[in-house]
Amino acid sequence: MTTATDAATDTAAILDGDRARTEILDAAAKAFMRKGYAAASIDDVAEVLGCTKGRIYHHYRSKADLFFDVHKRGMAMDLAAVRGCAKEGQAPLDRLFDMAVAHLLVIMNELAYQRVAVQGLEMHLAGQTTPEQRSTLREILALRDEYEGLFAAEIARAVEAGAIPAQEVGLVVKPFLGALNWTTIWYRQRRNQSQAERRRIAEQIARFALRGLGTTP
Amino acid sequence: MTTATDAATDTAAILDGDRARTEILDAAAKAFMRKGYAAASIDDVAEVLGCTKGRIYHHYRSKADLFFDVHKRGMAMDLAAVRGCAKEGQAPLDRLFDMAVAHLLVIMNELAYQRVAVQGLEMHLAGQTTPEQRSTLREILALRDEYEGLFAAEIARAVEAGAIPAQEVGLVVKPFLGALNWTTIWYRQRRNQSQAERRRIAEQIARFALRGLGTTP
DNA sequence: GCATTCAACGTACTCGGTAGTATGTTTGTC
DNA sequence: GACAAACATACTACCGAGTACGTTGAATGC
Repeated sequence: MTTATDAATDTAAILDGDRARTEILDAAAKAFMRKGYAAASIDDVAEVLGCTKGRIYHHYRSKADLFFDVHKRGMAMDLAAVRGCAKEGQAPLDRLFDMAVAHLLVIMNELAYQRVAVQGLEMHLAGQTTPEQRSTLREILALRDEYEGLFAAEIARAVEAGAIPAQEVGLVVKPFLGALNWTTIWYRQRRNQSQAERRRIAEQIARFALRGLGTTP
Repeated sequence: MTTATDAATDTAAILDGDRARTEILDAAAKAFMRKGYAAASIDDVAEVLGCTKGRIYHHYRSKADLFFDVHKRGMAMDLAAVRGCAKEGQAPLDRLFDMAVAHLLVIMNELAYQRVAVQGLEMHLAGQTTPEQRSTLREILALRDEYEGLFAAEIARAVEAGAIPAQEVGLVVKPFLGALNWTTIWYRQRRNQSQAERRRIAEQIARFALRGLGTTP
């Protein structure tokens, strides 16, 4: 099929291509975080990168596609972190705590992506003409529902285990995630803030959320 | 100074003016909620109103001023509701619960204004040229801090009263308000949803927030 | 070694949309 | 009947998304 050198150059090309796209995504996330998606221009993103629009439009067909990729990358970070922290034979409440802390650390460490991901999706559904873009939006919404489902399922297990009082899982998961996600609104990244300090903040917020469910510490 | 008729026409003019402005604000809140501030055009607002830009620019000098007024009106609703529900000789936790429920009911009943108020303020600080507008933004930020302070102060009183464990008030007030404000993100107004039903939802969320502080029900 | 080719950009442009304005037009009021 | 508030209409000026095309450097083939 392909020689060893072919494969090597191929993977190298792919990695380079991904790296180029990732750099663009990082810049886009920063620009979108500062001004918001609609107000930020492609030239703003290019200015963050220190280049011109040509580079961006060489890798992305439209501004909307760029936004979608930032959004999907942000959610992928969440899903990876929350799924990755699950351990075998863990009690539901312990697992919920770990999931919440993991989510909060991603928010604090990748604030730009997470802020963009929180920016309204539904509002963008209105002005989208291409069916392809509408399809992508539904896909992202599905990812979001799946993510919420991860927490909802764990809350349900905690109820079944009798660790917390019976309650409407579909309703309490909203303020639960709200307490976590609100961090994207007020939190400011500070240089020379250690990971330990961020973890301390994350654990306090996670404990608030766990107690909200009715845990008795 | 002025005759009685003068005063009467003056107040009538003011009331009419306020009513006209309020109608514009209502339409602007809806338009901004759907598309976001930057993406919504003045013509969109006019279309909601069933008129043309002329009417809007007759009452507001710029789009930014319109946004500011929507924002201020939204926060005024919050402040009025939260301050209005305070009763004499109430325990801190009871008062906190009532405040939370009042806030949530305002969110659900005036979703458009509250969604606009949650839309980022800081991002708009960037592109503002007029010093007057920057001044207005600082004013709104001060209002927001004052509002958060109302809840923070009550939480501090609850700590002093020994009703909840000692904790960093400045930190826990964030997830507390986050659990409440997140309602602006997920909640959808449904017709034929009674006030009683909304209150039931509000009380569940408020209870979540109260338990998050460490209350033992 | 040299021409070819193509990816990865930069440059210069078009064109539609939108904030804001300038100017009528109507309606009530004194 | 003058006058002004409360709009509508018609326009301008500009910004920004997207495009067409030029440029460069580096791999490729012979």
